[in-house]
Amino acid sequence: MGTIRLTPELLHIIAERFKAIGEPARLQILDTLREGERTVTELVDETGLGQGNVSKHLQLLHTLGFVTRRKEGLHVYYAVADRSVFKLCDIMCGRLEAETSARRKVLAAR
Amino acid sequence: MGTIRLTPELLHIIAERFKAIGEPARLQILDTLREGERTVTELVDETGLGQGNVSKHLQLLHTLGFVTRRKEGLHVYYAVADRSVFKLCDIMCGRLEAETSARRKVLAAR
DNA sequence: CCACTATATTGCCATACAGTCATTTAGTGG
DNA sequence: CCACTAAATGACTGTATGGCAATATAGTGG
Repeated sequence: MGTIRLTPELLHIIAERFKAIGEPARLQILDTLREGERTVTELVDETGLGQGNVSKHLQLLHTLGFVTRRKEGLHVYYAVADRSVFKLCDIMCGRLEAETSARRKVLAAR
Repeated sequence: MGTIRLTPELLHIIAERFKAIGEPARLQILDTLREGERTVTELVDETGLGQGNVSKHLQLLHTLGFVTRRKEGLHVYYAVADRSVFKLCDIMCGRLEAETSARRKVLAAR
């Protein structure tokens, strides 16, 4: 028969995660971490975002399990917890391409 | 060498999409559409959301290319534009499972 | 203990937006 | 033309939250 619906609870949890990465600043942070772990200061420098701002975003990303945290002296190193985030981005990009080519097709058909 | 960074523009576009599905109501609508196309009224009934509310969410989902729209008399039928949305959910769920089992491991290790 | 650097936290403001209600628009039948 | 139903739109409100500036906390070296 039909596919199973998501429970309201799971629905909220999933939405929360998507919302977390549905934010340019956080996505930018994750994208920067794509190349390897970074300290907060490095992230501030590379993203151009404010320090407190980066710190807050990192807290959220860490709480939701998107990044890992490693303390070493004065520095705190953050890294992407699991590459599946990028898989998500790739699929979303694939969607974009599909959209774009569909739009091209529509335009061409005139 | 390192991976290519996303352009700020693409970053915003992708974030916008994730944000769109990072909303319980919209995710619920998409989940309902998983079983096939639905009219607005049907979606209202099956989700329990308000009519105007559903309509507005559908506008957004349609603008971003997540759903298609088909007009037939008084009714407007909406459907999922491409199943990749569910793929995204599956991956996100996979992440959740990984998280949960990791947490279990931590708890067990005490 | 003090000065310094890195990170986290807090308070504040402005904005975005989900939800609700009311209204409008569109299509249908009598 | 009118009554009815479906869907879209607009006004309004409350809440959530991103960004910023200031401050607090923590770790290090002198």
